[in-house]
Parts: sequence; structure tokens; C-alpha cells
Amino acid sequence: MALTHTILVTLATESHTGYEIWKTFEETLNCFWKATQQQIYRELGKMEKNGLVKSEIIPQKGRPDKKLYSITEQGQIELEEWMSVPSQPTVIREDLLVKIRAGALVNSEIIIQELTHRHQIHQQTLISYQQKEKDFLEKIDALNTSDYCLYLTLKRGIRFEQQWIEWCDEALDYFNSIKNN
Amino acid sequence: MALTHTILVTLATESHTGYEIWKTFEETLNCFWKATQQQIYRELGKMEKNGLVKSEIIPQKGRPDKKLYSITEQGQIELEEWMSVPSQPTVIREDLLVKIRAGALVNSEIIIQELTHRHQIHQQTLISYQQKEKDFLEKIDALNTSDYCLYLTLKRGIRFEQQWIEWCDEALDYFNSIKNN
DNA sequence: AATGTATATTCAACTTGTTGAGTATGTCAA
DNA sequence: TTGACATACTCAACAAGTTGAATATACATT
Repeated sequence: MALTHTILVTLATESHTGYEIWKTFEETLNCFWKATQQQIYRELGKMEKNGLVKSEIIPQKGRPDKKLYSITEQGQIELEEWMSVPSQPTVIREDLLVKIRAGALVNSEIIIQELTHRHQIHQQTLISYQQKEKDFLEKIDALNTSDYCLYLTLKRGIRFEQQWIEWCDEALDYFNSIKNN
Repeated sequence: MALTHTILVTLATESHTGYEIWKTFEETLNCFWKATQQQIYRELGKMEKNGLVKSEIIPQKGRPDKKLYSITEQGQIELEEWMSVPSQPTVIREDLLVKIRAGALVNSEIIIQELTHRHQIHQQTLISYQQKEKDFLEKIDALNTSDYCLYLTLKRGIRFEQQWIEWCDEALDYFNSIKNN
């Protein structure tokens, strides 16, 4: 259900097309939410049926007509209600940890490779997040509440990646130490 | 697809019933994997159809017959293959961060409540993990590879919870600071 | 005696997420 | 001029996750 609410949040301050919402997801929300175009279009359709958003068709030449979605009063109410109900932590389902759990079943080299690979991925993601962080830090005293909130989510992403890297190092230490026994 | 493999890992060293697998998930894997009984039973059925596991019915008095599942040779092969293909990080979908993103839209008190609530939850989970960690630390020099691997996954869980707590504190600082403006 | 908890499994309906194809065109660079 | 990329949306099929009910009994507690 939270996809609905993530979309409502995006529409709360401004109307957008499905495509724009998808772009926003990719650009600014991707460290804590991910959705495909298909998912967003489908969800918007459902939301319109439920009266949470309404759409206005904007004709275009050469391209398919735009469908500009805006939040309805009912959508506003739904969003506020959702905001005031405490959320539960998301369940973690992490392939890498399943593999580590099974680490005794296979050659350490395989696990080392896996951990090295993941270390790299998280390192790269971390760098891209830190790049984004620079923009925030440059104007840190001029950030409005909305931007600072966005920055807080980015900080969560940064911590998240850093921690994976640290843990990968720790796990690598162990598997390297048992490699030659 | 990873549920299949998580089950295969559980069956790799010993045969189990669906119920036992569910228990194992709850007790030892719950910091990185979660599945309902229904999911596990359904998945086991599918896996049997695909030849990854086989089952033996063990009659019981008074209770429904047990179905003891064991891994097949094909299942072993599938598991090893999966182990050697690098995994991708799981996408994060976190309600709390969506709410923080929308933090400027509502009264700070609401966000503060939410963050306080989550802080508590993560604190509790952390304590329960640290309890489990004690058992590992007591016999740290006697741990075999399999147990050490399990310990590594627990360490990931501990880090994860610690980080949420730290981040909640940071976010709380901010929302408290803007509360009275 | 009643209630709750644990064992042990099945079926059904629904929501969410993934994957891929299809339609249509403008813009920019090699 | 060819190809890559961006804009903008739809439909279909399937896989995975969620929720709830149903069946059946033992054992311990209140």
C-alpha cells in the first residue's frame, strides 16, 4: 500500500504525469524507494478509481497525450491519515545473508568473490550518494525544511552503504582467515 | 526466487518438515529473511514439482501426517549454482523514509512521534540480537564455520539496528530544533 | 472445564512486484 | 543517416508476498 502513499507525497505539492513521477522516483527517492514505470501507471489508475487523484488529459502533437495527475481532497486526507499512523520496519530479505548463512557449504573463494563484488557495488553507490550530499552541504544553511528532509533520507542511504562496506570487510577478514585451513 | 534458495540452504544439511523450516526461519534467519508458513508450504510444493526436493510422509497419531522434505541431487546442483552467481543488493522500500521525505507537509510533532516509536522498536530488536550475540561470544573460540557464518549474519542485524537508532537520533535532533519556529 | 499455545498442513483470494512487448515521435551525437 | 536516448503511455502474463479461514489434536495453565 505504501506505493500509493509515496505517489501521494510526490503529488502533494505539485501535479505530475506518471512519467514525471517515475523520474522523481529515480532521481530523488531511489535510495529508499524503487518502482518501475508499469507499477506507477497501474497504481495511478487504481488511485484514480479510488478517488485519491484526478487526471487531466493534455493533448500533445506527435506524442501520446499527457495525463497530468493531481491529488484530490480525499487524497490529502488519506495522506495525512497515513502520516499519523506509525509505520513498521520493512522486513529484510537479503540474498547475500542467505549465502553467508550457507558459507560453510561451499569453498571460501566463492564467498570471498561474492563479498568483494558486493563491496564494490556499495562503494560505488556510496560515492554517488556522497556526490549528491555535496550539493546539500554547499547550501546547508539555506535549506528549507523540505530540502533538509530530503537530505535526511540521503543521510540514511549513506549510512546504509557505509555499513554494508564495513560489514563486508569484517566478513572478508573471516573468510580470508579460514581460506588456507 | 530466493525463497527457494533459502529453503534449499536450510535443507542442505538436514531434512525438515515445512513447519520446522518455518520455525528455523523465525528463530535463526529472522534478521534477514522472513516468510509466512503459507509461503513456505506453497514454495515446497512448487519445489517438489520441480524436482529440487522430495518428500516422505510420516504418519502420526492424532496429528496430521508429517511431510519430511529432503534436498535432491538436482536441488544440490541448483543451490551450488546459485551460490556462485553474484547477488544484487535488495531494493529498499521504507515507509519511514517516505514519511520523512514528506516531513515538511505535516506538524513536526507527528514526525517526532513516529521517529520516537521507531527508535524504540529498533532498540528492542537490538537488545534481542545482543542477547543472542552473548551465546556466540561465550564460545567464540569453539565456533565451527557454520556457526561463525550464522554469527556474521547476526552481526549484520546488529549493525543494521544500531544504525537505525543513530539515524533516528539525528533526525529527531532536526525535528526538535524546528519544532518551535 | 475452558482457554491458550504448540504442532502440522491445505486452500483461496487478493495485492504487489517483475518482465517484456507494443505504439509513437523528437533530439542529439557519431 | 543511423542509432541511442528521452518523452509518454498501455496491455498482458506471471511470480512473490499477504491475509484469513479451515482442519485436527496434545498439553499446560487458569
